[in-house]
Amino acid sequence: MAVARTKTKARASTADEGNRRAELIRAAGKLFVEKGFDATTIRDIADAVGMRSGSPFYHFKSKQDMLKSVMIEGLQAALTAQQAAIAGVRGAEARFRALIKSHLRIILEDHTEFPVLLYEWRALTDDSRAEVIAVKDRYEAVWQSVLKDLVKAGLLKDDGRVTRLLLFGAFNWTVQWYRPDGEFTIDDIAERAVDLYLCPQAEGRR
Amino acid sequence: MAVARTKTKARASTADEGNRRAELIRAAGKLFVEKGFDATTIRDIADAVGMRSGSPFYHFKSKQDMLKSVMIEGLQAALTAQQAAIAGVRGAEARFRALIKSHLRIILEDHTEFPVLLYEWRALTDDSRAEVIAVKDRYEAVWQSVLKDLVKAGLLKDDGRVTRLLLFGAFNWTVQWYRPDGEFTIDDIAERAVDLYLCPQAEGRR
DNA sequence: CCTACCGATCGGTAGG
DNA sequence: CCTACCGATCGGTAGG
Repeated sequence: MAVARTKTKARASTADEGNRRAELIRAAGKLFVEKGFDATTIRDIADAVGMRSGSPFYHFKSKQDMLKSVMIEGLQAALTAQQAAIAGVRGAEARFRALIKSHLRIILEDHTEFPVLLYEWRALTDDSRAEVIAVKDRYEAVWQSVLKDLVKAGLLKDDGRVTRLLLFGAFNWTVQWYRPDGEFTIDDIAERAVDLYLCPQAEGRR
Repeated sequence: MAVARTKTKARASTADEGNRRAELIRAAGKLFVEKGFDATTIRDIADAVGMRSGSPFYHFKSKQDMLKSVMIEGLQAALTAQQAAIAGVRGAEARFRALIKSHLRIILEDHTEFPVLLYEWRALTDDSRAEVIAVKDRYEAVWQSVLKDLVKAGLLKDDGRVTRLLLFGAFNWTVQWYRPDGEFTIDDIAERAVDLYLCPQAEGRR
């Protein structure tokens, strides 16, 4: 009674169902980023898309299932953006810069579901985690090849696992401090990072 | 009935109360790190120190109050370790290395409350946050002075806010991937980091 | 610090 | 996708 709803003829086509599912993922992603997975209730998510509290379970079998879907959605968007960002870009340093900007935009600007991956890794059950890792590996493989090229070009000393994780860490941590209305743009940060990490005489040392 | 308790004479001295409080902080910190703040219940914490579920509220006025206390405790331990780590160490690079190792140990090894600060920043209310920031600033000030010296020595290009945050990010993110039984020691990571960040001919560029 | 408890809320389900 | 609801659990409190 208290809720106004459009009472159109129920034509539950597959396309409609897909749309509602996508809406739920988007709403859940936004809430997971803002409040965290545990602090977000199914009721919050249902409210955000104008459903009743029991209805999301028609689309997802559990809250955990929503989390997994949100993360995979975010990763797929990131993969698409990543491909677009480096398409046609030549040279290790240029590709590095392009990857950084794309990554930061995905994390900080695009209101995608990607940050959920960074925040809520712990909330994933082992089963869900395995599924997510499969997609994540594809995203990281592109970085690895660029880092390898940087070493070959003498701009980076090392592209081993630790170095890679330190690099990702610096970028991923930006979620914690970046503010859209702050004094630095995403491009500022990217340039600072390129400057911080690339060292022209890398081979000359030690 | 189901719980065995020592029924000694109740001598609630201030020292005892302080001990119980400290025990609660330690137990809460451990649980917050393992399961997250939201997923940890007062009952979990009470269980861990052998109390009943209502009793922690004798020592803390709310769960939020516990969170704040845990973070401040962690920061104070970090400050002490930091002072010890750089005491008597001369030279910008050596001090940098010492700070990194101390920081990583505090985060990864010492089972302190510090990581709660990294994980649960969002869970802090604004009031609590202000109190925590005051202590955090003291910890970061030491880093700032060392970074400034590195720039002066020509080993780092820049020590501005963004560079600083990228640096911290890389270290703080290690909580997400470091495993004590993994292939890298904390010292390995520290050495990789020094290598990654310091660039001898810093002034020669641009 | 325990006992006993409250009001609120949560994830999820049955049945339509 | 809604209605109506359940069992469980949670943070917190009164009174001792």
